[in-house]
Amino acid sequence: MISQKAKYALRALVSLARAGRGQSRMIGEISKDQAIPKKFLEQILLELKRAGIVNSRRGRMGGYELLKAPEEITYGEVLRLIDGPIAPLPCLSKIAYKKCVDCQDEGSCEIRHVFERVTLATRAVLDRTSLADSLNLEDIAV
Amino acid sequence: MISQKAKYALRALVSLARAGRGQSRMIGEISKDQAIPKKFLEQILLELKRAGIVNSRRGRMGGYELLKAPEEITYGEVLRLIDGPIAPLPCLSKIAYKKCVDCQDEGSCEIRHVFERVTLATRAVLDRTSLADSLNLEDIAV
DNA sequence: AAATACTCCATTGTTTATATCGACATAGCC
DNA sequence: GGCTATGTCGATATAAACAATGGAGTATTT
Repeated sequence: MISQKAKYALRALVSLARAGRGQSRMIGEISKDQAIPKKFLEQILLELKRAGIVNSRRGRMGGYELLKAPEEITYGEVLRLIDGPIAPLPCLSKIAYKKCVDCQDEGSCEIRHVFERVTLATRAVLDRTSLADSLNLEDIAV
Repeated sequence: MISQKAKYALRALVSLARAGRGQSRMIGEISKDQAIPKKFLEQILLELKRAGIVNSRRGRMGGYELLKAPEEITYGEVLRLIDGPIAPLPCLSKIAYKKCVDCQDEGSCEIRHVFERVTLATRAVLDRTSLADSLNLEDIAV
């Protein structure tokens, strides 16, 4: 299961993408229409800012905007930032590889072998799907 | 990430499958050669027993054995039992479906749409891979 | 009956998830 | 310049999940 936090992050980003290029939205607005606890959303948007995904302006008429094009922001990128590795085993992670303490030989680990296939399949979706793909659904509907 | 407990469960089952049809192994043996804390393994094997995956005999010469053929025990089944739903969102789970509290319409939820593809890909691997598949790797090597 | 091995229930310590609070910094507006 | 709206930052709180551990009890074999 992905965390509630990751869900919030993705929903907030989709709502920013929907606002359009160069348009900004305030935390309060997003919090309200996406039903996300405001203080929690603050933290999330700050993390996204530190990661260079969004930018912010303070004070009156402040708010957040996407710093990259929706095509450039993948679900995988956001998920790794918020929830950590996508791989189900540390020994399969790209961003946080760690040898399993009790595993002798990775090459012959049956479990690793099965979950490697899971990981590849998952990455194939998440690293190739961007916010833009989520918007296009609507464009078609219009 | 899958839990340590699930990893232990899978490793224990692979070790039972490797023992061969009708052969049983003691908790102590498995615990030792798979480096699994013994008391923790007890709990895990009990759960697998209650789920009808293994059977046990008490007393001297006791131990655990597979109750089903290795071909019949899938990674997905074990993982669902130990870690719960495979789907990354409650609204995509087969075994524990739950509407996302803050989601109005599942049909138009962009996030659900993306993760539905992840779920299908994941299930395609886990529900079609069994303990037997893990054994065959060795047979080939021999 | 003694030894061995599984069973069952309770408890513990650590970490993670999900927020929430309060003080502060910055920007625009009168 | 001061008021107000907005983002920033650090700390704290609470609950749940994770990863075991402990100990008494039951069944089986020798």
